[in-house]
Amino acid sequence: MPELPEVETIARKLQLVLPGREIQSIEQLHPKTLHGTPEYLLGQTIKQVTRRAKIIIIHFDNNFSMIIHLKMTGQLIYLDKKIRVGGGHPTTDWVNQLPSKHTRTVIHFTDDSTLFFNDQRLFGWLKIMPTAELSVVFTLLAPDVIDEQVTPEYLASKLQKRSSTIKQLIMDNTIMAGLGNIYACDALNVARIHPQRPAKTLTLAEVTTLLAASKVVLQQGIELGGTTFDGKYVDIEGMAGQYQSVVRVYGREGMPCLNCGTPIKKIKVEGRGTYFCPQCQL
DNA sequence: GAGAGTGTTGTAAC
DNA sequence: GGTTACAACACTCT
Repeated sequence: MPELPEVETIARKLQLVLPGREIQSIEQLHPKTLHGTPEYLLGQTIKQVTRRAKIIIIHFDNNFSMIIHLKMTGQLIYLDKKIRVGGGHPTTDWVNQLPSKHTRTVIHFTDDSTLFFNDQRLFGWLKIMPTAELSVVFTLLAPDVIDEQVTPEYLASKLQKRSSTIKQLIMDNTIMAGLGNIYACDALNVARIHPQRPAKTLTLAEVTTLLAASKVVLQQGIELGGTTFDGKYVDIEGMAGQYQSVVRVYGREGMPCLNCGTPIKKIKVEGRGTYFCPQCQL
């Protein structure tokens, strides 16, 4: 479920609490989730936590790193009974009852704090690898949507000969990284572009508007701490995001378009549920 | 109870 | 190379 804003929110909060902590042990509760050799990280101290695309990177002192992808249902919950990150927010009860049946990996730190990786559907993963090899992973990924490198001209050049739908291509990691289904739907609504337009039919002006809209919705998503439907996405304290309170179209079938009041329609685009306004998205 | 739906992405076939 | 369908999996909703 998490898209760029959700992953960014998690990475920022981890960066507040993890640097300086030393790994005591790593518990594997499911064989599918953890890749690489956990022993390389035992006794090692966390230097920094960053994000690239929808991947979280935990950098260690010994030039190893752990990279984490949450895929659809992954969660990272940090539990330190002595410290609260969020400035007074109460931790939800279930957080205090971890591990749950969906906890796949548990990282114990020497100060008795704990990082839980929960993942209902088992698509997500953690990988331990030499920091020097990170670039190999990331060279295959296009720059983030909110990166300055992604300009209207860059995006237009990637789209100009493509017959696929514009919605599919703005979610394509090899073109630009960060938009998933929710923010892609919203960006298209803000830009007033129909999700099923063949990409090559967009004018440079439309690409410019769409890219600006994409950056705006992702930025707003980050400011609001991500999007939470059904309590599935939560931050490292188990707290929900707030973007859903301002969402333009995603999940709003039958409700009025915020631009023109027309009821939002739901269709399928390349197999994904897609919401748009039939009146103002052409 | 069967079947479709879910916020991701990699792969394989055409 | 681009496009498309489907697979990985567990759970909820119709």
